Amino acid sequence: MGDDKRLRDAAEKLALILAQGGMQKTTARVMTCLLFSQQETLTAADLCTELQISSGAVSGAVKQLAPSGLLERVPAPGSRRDHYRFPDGAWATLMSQQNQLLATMGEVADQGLAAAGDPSTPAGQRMAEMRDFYSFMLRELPPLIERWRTDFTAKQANQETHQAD
Amino acid sequence: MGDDKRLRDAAEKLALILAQGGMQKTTARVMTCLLFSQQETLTAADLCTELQISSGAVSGAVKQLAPSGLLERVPAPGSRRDHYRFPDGAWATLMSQQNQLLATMGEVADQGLAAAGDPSTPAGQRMAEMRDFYSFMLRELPPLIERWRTDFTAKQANQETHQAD
DNA sequence: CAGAGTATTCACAGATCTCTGAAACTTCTG
DNA sequence: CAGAAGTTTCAGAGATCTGTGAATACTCTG
Repeated sequence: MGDDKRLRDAAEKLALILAQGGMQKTTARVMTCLLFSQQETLTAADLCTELQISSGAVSGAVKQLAPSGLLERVPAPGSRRDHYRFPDGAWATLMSQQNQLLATMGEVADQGLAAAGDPSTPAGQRMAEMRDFYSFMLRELPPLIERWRTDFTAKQANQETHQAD
Repeated sequence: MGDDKRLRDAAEKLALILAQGGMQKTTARVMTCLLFSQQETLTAADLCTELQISSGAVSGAVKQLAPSGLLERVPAPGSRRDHYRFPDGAWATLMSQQNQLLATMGEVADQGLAAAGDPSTPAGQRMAEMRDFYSFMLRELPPLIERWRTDFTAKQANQETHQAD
């Protein structure tokens, strides 16, 4: 990745954006480093030298990213080191996980509605709107993501076909 | 709001969820306090006593929430105090603002694609997928939100009609 | 236009978070 | 199975963030 300054800049820029959105700064940097790297995979040592951070920091970032599907360990034949990669379809995975949040918001709204008692009270009305909104989103978003997955896979298959011609 | 423990609990619970998602803890508490309140509006003093925080903290939270459309000042006839409210349609507004983020992600991907040069390189492929995903979402999400707005407004109008019968 | 009632700002104390560096632990290899 | 290579854990230092409380700035009212 050290091979192109523009890529590195873009990586750090995105890391900053993600950090402002709540992601840990180092975690974000590790993620964008993998995302913008011209190598297929990076090792922990690569990340240390590239980002100037300790191995402990890398370990921590990996522990956060892996369960979210934003980083995957790649079997590394012939190397004792772990190899990491930004997975295909990670963005879709990420957005799918937001659905969990949508569901939670809906549940909270339900509980609030029950607690408010009468839906015509101020709190009751707010809860009703909240519940309506989140159940709507929870119904509509997953199919949308699924559609992207399908479309994108098809698009890729097409490209490969044309390439082979 | 002090009138129902369940509402208060739900409020604090949601605040906690939002805080874990990156929102400032006090800001989240102010927001959920307004959301779950049985009063139409709350004053800064109300928030202070309800949440046991200083006026400075309230001021700070308001400054964060208002520009995001998660809190609005309500003209308070006959009262010198500011009155605050959780606005109608705030959730939709909030999600619409996410679109700005989607756009930014797309732009970063574009820049990355340009920097990667060849779209067949590892970085190039990742960028291409990223761009595809975010431009897809940016195309599909706003109409979806708009649809909810329309549906919900219609639904409310309906209810009022039936109520009036 | 003076003054009371509010809102906002700000320096600082306290809490929280996060990375480092080293030690402990794992897992391969010879 | 001993030792090398690599990863994870952890205590503690340092940085960052955040709320308080008091001072400041507004803004109505009489």
